Amino acid sequence: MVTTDEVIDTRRRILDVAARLFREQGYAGVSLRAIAREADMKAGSFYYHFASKEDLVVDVLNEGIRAVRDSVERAMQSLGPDADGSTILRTAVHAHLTSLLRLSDYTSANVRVFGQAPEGVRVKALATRRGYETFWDDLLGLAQRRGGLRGDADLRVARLVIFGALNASLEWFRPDRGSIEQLADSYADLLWRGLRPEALKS
Amino acid sequence: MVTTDEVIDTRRRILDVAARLFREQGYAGVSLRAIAREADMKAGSFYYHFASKEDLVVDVLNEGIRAVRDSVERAMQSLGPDADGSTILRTAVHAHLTSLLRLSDYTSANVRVFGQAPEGVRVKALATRRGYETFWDDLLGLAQRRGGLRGDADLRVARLVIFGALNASLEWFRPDRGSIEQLADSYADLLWRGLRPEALKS
DNA sequence: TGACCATTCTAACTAACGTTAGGCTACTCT
DNA sequence: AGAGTAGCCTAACGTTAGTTAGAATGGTCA
Repeated sequence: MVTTDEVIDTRRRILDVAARLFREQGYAGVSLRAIAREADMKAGSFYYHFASKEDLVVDVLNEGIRAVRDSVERAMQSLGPDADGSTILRTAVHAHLTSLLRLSDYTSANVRVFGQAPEGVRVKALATRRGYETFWDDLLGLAQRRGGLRGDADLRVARLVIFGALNASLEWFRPDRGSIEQLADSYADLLWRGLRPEALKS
Repeated sequence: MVTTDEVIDTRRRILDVAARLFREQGYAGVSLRAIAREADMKAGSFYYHFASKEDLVVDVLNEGIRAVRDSVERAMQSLGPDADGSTILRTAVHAHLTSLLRLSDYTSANVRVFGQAPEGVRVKALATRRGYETFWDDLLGLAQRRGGLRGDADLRVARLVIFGALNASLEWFRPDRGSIEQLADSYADLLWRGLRPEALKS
């Protein structure tokens, strides 16, 4: 057989399986033997591809952020530079939710597992997370400077609220009980208009 | 000595210790021996007070919701019936955050541990959670019917966004780097006014 | 004082975990 | 054809987990 990417395929298979299991059962809930079983190998063979369980989960977490960031970046690029604030917000929210809830087990594994993982893992997966946060801060900052977002809005607070709200949807969203598009629209609409009645300005 | 509440005190001590440790280290990160050590007893003695670790964590989780609900209910009652929407929102947000971030290890343990706990635990702690969600739905619904909140706002979405945003603060908030009051004000303000520029109405 | 009972401790069990050493297999390349 | 090695497997190690049985402790009350 071809030897070139045989190993890489196996490694990818392990990562895919691990992402799915971590997403479903959390960090401590997934044993190495379970990962090996789902990847059609024995537990010992795992160590030919990864140095430890912690190394594996670090890779899963970082790939999760890479995927969601890629998703949002592409969506932004498809917008053109003159999109208004509402469109930017809705599109970014939609892209993030799509990666989290439909496309990537890696992204959902990150959201679910990051807070459960041992400190050493979190340290090695923090920079990527921070980078994604900065990416959103830049995104919102640019839109605000162009007048697309309320000028006196605290964008750090906005990002924290947005991240908290979007990522929490992982815990309750079921694809058969609502579409991601509708969810994204609802979330973006609330974040856009707020809860204040439109008639008055108090 | 008095025998009447000696046992109850010990039981409470175990619960307090467990709530703190769960809050700090998550479900799987806390061993029964660690709980026993912090509660000044040996691991075996624990089983005189609880049937299992799962039973213990169920009690911790439910107490966490009881505490935060009590906090928000009291704050609401202190408002008087003619408070406007902005005040209601800010007060409820502040009360929730206070219980989560300052007053109760039980509440923070619930937020942190619920998603990590085994299914059996989650089932037994779900009703209390649902009850608290309904309490917020009623709270927001009443305010909306009185004209205090935007009439066409989807309140289920609002509650999901609020819960997601508030509870996520547990992961990053540090008391020495900002006050809960300021945080609550910022969150409530964003949720109230949204990100749309105030000049236009698009 | 002595019986009783509530509470705690000691010591162990079983199961599961991450990890490792060393052997087997089958393909590659000379 | 034979040497070398990449990839996987077998079998085990040491640790830790939740849990349990039974002994010890110490206060209460007849």
